[in-house]
Amino acid sequence: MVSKASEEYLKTMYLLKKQKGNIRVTDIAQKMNCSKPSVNKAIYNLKDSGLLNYESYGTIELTEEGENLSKKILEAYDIVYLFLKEVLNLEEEESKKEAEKIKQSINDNTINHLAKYVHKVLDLNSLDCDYDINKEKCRCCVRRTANRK
Amino acid sequence: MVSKASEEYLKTMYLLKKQKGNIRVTDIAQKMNCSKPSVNKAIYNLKDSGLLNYESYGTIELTEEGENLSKKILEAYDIVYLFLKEVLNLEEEESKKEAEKIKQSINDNTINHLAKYVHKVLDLNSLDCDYDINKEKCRCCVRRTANRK
DNA sequence: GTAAAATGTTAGCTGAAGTTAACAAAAGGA
DNA sequence: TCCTTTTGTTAACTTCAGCTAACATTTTAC
Repeated sequence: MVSKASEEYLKTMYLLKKQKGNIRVTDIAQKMNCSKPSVNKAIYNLKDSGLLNYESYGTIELTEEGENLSKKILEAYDIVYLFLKEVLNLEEEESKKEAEKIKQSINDNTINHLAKYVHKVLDLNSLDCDYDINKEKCRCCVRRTANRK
Repeated sequence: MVSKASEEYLKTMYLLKKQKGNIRVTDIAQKMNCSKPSVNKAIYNLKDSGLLNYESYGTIELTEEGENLSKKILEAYDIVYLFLKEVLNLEEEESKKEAEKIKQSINDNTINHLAKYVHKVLDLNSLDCDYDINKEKCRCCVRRTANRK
């Protein structure tokens, strides 16, 4: 089991891979507003958990398990973000910051309930949306989150 | 500024005072599932922050500031709990556990938005409910939370 | 009133997550 | 090539929040 702090690093790495094609210590540190030694430590934690492959001075590559967890973390974030922004009508920036924090303290079951609720309220899908954070994304989620920056 | 961990201790103390009339180290430890030395440390943290008065082996008494903060923390908890239980339809026990965690990662503005939303959805009050976590409770909140166990 | 039980405190340790300072390795430019 | 810059690593320290073991104090029961 990996800590919430580690999950944040993992999520950042996944996004960097998507956005820049590679994952660098410096970029992670800059995105996460932390020091490079902190990133280094996090890398070895994640490596120990089998979520990425790494050798000193080498390239960071997420394992399949690491990718899957990343996606799950991002989906949780997206759901909370959607709720804050579209349902509670918080500002975009505040929604992002709060979603980050809230997502870290919420379990899968709660996320699933929230997801279904958000879907229902925003009329993204029918009442019996099959959203489950551990399974494939349902179509409306894919649509919603596909254009994340 | 007091940490989220300290806020939990404070909340527990406030409830113990209400429920048992006094606040004992052992009771706090038992309620919070932690050791007595941890409680002891927390007490001195809260004392340093001016939220309670205490001398070794004496009685724990919240200051006015401590009481006010406790109330605010409890209101935040109640709102999140209500949302999880009544809006998302989580089980009571799970709602409690999750509310505990979520409340700790959410700021005042988000709580206010959530409170207004919960009020609206549950039809507790009109759309223009004046809920503000920093001000006096509005009547529907008082009603809702008065019978907390 | 004193012995036993309950309660509270202290000291010293652990682990997580961060930091800075100094160093090592890799990459780029002339 | 080799020198400089950028990037990554290591060591050693900090803070927070917890823990156990041992001890001190207070309360209770007889």
